[in-house]
Amino acid sequence: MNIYKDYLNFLKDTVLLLKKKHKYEFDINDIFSKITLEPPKNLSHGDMSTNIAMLLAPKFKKKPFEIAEIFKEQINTFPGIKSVSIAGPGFLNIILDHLTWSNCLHKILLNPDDWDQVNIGKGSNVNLEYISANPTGPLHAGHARGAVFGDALASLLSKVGFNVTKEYYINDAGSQIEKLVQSSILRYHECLGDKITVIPKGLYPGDYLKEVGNALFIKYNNKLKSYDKDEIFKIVSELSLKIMLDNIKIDLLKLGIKMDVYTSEQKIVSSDLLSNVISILERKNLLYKGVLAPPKGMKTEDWETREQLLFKSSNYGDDADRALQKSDGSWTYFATDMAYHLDKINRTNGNLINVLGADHTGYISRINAAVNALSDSKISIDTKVCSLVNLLEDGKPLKMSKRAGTFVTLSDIIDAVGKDVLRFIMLTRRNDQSLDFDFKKVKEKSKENPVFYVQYAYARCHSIFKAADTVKENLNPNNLNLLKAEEELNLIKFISLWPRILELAAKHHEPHRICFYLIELASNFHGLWNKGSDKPELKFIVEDNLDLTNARLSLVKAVALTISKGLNILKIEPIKEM
RNA sequence: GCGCUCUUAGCUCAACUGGAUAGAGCAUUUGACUUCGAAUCAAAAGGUUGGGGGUUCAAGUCCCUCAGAGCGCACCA
Repeated sequence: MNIYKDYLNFLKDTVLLLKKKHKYEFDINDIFSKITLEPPKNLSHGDMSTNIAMLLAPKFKKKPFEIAEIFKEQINTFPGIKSVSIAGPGFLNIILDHLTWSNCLHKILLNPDDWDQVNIGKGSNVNLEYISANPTGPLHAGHARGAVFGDALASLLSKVGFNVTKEYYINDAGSQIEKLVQSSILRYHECLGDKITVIPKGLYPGDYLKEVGNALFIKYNNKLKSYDKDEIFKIVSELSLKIMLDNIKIDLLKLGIKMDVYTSEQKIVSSDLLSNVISILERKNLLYKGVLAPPKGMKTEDWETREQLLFKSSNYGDDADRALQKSDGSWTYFATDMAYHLDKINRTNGNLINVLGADHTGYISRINAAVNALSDSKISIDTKVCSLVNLLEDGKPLKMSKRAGTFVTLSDIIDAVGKDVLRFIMLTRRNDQSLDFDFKKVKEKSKENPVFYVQYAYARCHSIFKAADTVKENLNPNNLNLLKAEEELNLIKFISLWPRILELAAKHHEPHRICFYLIELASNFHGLWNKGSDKPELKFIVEDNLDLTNARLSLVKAVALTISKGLNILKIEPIKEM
């Protein structure tokens, strides 16, 4: 149930009626897609505002103001209207009767689960790939943002009716795995008694590989040395990858994240997907052997011309064609990534979303080109880029260096601040803005810390219920029409926005909107709470007026309900007492 | 040199994806605890939305241009 939708439908009916009556010729669907009926930014303009008169002016060949007059008359016949006015260039501002709002609250509480059902997904499939950190070490702060963002988006899309597959791509092929193996073997030798003073350049220096060395030692003692080279590689790579990935999964679980599918790059490489990609591209005439031009501005002496198999990604908006084969004939990473995306297209039968770190922005256009080419542009891919996270301690940047051992892992952060706080803070910025994560502020119990602020509002709701125990009559929302103070109506109006927020956040793949909404809802509620100190008649509990108390408790209940719905999508536990 | 992403109040950020007088928090100034939890609230002040041009009923939002920041830039993954 969405009150804005209800009235929008009334408006649409009116447009149809007028069009028929005056025999106007225009594309009705075009108009329908552009009509807005929204709460105005400035609430003093009214409860709802529509641009209909401005839209129809060229179609009706009249001035916006004249059309507004016609609609004003019509809107006045809609149910629950208090007044309609015309403003500015032709906006129609609608004020609803307070009974409409209390009725709205009544419906929310009567059917809290139906209230925010916005089924824009209609069961269609979405594949959401996120994190996909290389399995060569523990997750760190930078991964946290993409992880939380992706997971919240997955949760949000499921909520609005998409069938979401949460996927992690394991980059377990290529040279970095060789580095991992060599680094692990080094740690194995360490267990055998070799002294390691310096980790050779290019290998992974982190202590976390000692675990792998140990595991090898326990399993093989000193016998591994006698195996032949290929065998050693196989044993060590399998074991180290397993341990790395298991640790990643443990960290994700700590963050409340459970992926649906882990896809291995090795499996993609050894499948026939790559040859499928080639034959699709061949059929579409998108392949050729050629030489890439050097990037403009690059010194020509550094440039080595070589003939390679290339994909005409520039046909699909990429700024250059891309190599699929290296000069020695082996496949490039991009080629296997195309195969992987073909795999996702085949499996999903729906749209794709990738969540990447900011350092991969240059990669987006070629992946878009790949997906378009492979799917005949039938599948859309949306790539969300998460910008950097600056770790701070009381405003000063936290120095991170793998060598100095001040490497902040995801697990460290969760231990320091808790998963709920981390999840919320990571969503208090748009994904494409860089984000400051200040350990001091985040642990603070004040308005500086938005998680606390929202949780405090929720706790206050419950403290009212507790205080009202003596009057509580099982919250029978019968006399909600007693809610007519401006402050109370404003709160109901703000709560009614929730389904809209959900829909907008889902449509634009922007889960941060939920955080901002919750913070504002908390603010509205704290405000009303404190009004009770100035005007005692506005207190939630009115000793000698059971009906009014009940009505107000219903309002508080709706606040708590909405906060918990929002936190729920972010997978954060609301706290009743703090 | 080229490309991508950005630039909004002193600071950190919003702005319903083109809508009306651009909104919050922090910091500053001033007020509110005998009270349903003051871990909160209210008020004041703070702006040529980096500069300039364009598109239209309407631009922080779209286009062009200049300046600045971050990231990336042929076989790495």
